[in-house]
Amino acid sequence: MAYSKSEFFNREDEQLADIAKALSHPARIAILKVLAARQTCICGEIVDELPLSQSTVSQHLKALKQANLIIGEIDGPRMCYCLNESICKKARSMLNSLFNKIKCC
Amino acid sequence: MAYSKSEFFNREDEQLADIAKALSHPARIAILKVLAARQTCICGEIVDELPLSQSTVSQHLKALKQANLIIGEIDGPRMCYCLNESICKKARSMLNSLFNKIKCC
DNA sequence: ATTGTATATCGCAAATATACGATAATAAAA
DNA sequence: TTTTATTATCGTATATTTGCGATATACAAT
Repeated sequence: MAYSKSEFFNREDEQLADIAKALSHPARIAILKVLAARQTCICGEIVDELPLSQSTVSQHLKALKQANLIIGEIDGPRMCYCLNESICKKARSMLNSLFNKIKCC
Repeated sequence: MAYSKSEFFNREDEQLADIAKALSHPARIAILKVLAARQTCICGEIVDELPLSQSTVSQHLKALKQANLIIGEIDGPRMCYCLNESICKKARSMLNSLFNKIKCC
């Protein structure tokens, strides 16, 4: 890539791209669905649901955390993850706003 | 990555991830917006709108084409790109369906 | 204090993505 | 037919992503 992409595109496009990037791996989609399906905020059961190692799942969780789509809280020796509803809503509305612009051709 | 991700996740998650991946770069978001903003389906003017070289823009167009989000038609010596409305709609509804599932915590 | 459980991080390898210039390919125009 | 314009592709360099095992860390339980 040679140099950073930033500075070249506007903030909105960058933000949207970041959200999309967080959603750009099936494992992360699956994680979000697991979190949504279980009423309680699940931690390591996610690992059991996915065909990936614990360390790899942890990485995907980190990516989702960095995108703010999920929140992790310490619960004794384990971690309790849950969806970040407000950011998810924002993500949804940003994506919808993009698709609203897409009508031409 | 060592080996292909496929076979491990369900089709829906893979499809969603592919759509998200197509949207995961600000240049590609910008391209979609340019196509949406101009009534006519523009070709190389896209290059002028972006802070990237012609070859790089061409690569991003290819990525959007492979995700089926845009369509390219030959128009004499130039290419006429336009949004693929139906696939965009499908993408939108798939993303909305994901976000509909996201309400818990 | 030691052990066990759960999770994050490190270190590595391989694959993919991003970017560019140079070149090829295509078609119109001269 | 040669030239010009437009776009795609190739080759290359670098960065990032993905994956895993191994290890570190944190806490609970014994």
